[in-house]
Amino acid sequence: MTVLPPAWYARPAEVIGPALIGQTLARRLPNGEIVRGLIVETEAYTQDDPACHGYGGRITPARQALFGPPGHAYVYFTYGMHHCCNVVTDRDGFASAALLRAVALTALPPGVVLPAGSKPERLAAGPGKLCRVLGIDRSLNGAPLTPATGLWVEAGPLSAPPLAQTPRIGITRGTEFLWRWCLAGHPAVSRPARPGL
DNA sequence: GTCCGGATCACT
DNA sequence: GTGATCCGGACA
Repeated sequence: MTVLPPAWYARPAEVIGPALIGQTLARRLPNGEIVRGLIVETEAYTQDDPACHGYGGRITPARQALFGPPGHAYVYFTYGMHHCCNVVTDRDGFASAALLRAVALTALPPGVVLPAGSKPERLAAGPGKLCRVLGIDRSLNGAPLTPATGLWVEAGPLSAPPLAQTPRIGITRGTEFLWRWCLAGHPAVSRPARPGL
């Protein structure tokens, strides 16, 4: 299993976004168990993009990691109850990241009880759900993506998987950029791509 | 200090 | 469409 190194992330977010599809997100839980999920949905955000927290270089303490060097996590809290986890991309000093929107868990995490009627492959279908089930919160903000921090990305198992490309979810500006990528047809995608979108 | 909006989700 | 729920940023 190859851990993607920091240099792998040193490319524009709109390159890393699709490149992450088919790779594996790995997380070591507090009890030591390692949970893995196939990355099936991402979005890209950059400093030149009005939907980005770092648009126009608006750096604040909470957004520091977004402007930092590639290969680190940028985790923020929103809507009073959800965390969202990004992978910082490109170069130091430039706000750029890929939002991890959905993974397909390869196994049910220990201790997680499947709610009646819910499907295991959709436990992490959505950025908030992904963070909840993997135990990702702001304590990981700015952390390097290595096994030492408990959050990292491994290469594969898919290479050049079939992609669907759509506008991003939940934004009001920058909607013209098709910067959301999904593993085409995968059940863990949070919102299926519609034809013509 | 107050005020407000938000890269969500589950439910109706 | 709506509510839950709270942090960060803007302004004073």
